[in-house]
Amino acid sequence: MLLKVDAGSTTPLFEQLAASVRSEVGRGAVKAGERLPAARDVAESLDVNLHTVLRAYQLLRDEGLVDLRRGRGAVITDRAVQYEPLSLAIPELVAEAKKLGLSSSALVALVREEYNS
Amino acid sequence: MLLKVDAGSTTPLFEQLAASVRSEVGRGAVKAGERLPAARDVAESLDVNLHTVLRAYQLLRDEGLVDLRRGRGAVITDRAVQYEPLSLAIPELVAEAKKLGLSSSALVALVREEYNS
DNA sequence: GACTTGTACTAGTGAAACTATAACAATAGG
DNA sequence: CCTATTGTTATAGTTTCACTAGTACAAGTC
Repeated sequence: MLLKVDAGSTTPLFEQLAASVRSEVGRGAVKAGERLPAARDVAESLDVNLHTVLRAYQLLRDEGLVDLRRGRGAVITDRAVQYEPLSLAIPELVAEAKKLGLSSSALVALVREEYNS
Repeated sequence: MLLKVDAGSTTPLFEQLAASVRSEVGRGAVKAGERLPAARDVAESLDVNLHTVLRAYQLLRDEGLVDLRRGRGAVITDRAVQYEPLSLAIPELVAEAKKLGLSSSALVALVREEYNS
């Protein structure tokens, strides 16, 4: 379970953390029923605030990807399997976008625009 | 040329504007050589500041999607054609993601994560 | 019962987006 | 040439939000 963060990036830390978890789930590196590391541990090892990590966890909970319970931590839900089909389509799209010279933010904006239309 | 903005959204207005333009280009609604509406006009009709619109235009210029010249405005470059292949792949991906119940931000985060990995 | 872990609250800091004005410079078009 | 158009630049103020910090609390685990 490798959670990482780029302090230089413009995208918020809590979103980076959430994205990192989703990515691990999408890769199949973490499966339903497994636990994420405790928020306090992540906070310490990445040198970010506890609240920042919890915010990421809560975001994932709102998406239904994890269950949060005190004393037990963040547990991946069954819904994790849903991410697998995308782990094929997304790399293809990204590869094509890169070939065309599109920046990350441009591609992301196109996707978001399509989603909201 | 329909530019729109959602004041309630968390994504910056200038990015929404840029995304809106990219989307129009991707759809083929605007072609190379055509002009975008003047920044002042967009600012007034959408009730946002001139600088906010210009920031969006400058972002698109940095991506190579438009040329900016005083007195003439923002003109779509030849590069616009590059966006067309994506206008096929993106709707597919978004449709699949919606079917799986993924939120916009979750999908976007997965794409961004893949891009940076 | 002790420990772990998420929840909640309050408060402060810094960065970034957005707005508001105004003056300026290149281009287009009559 | 002259004028209107349109992007460029500068300055400054406001607001929002991410992030940090510290503390206390509650529901689980073992």
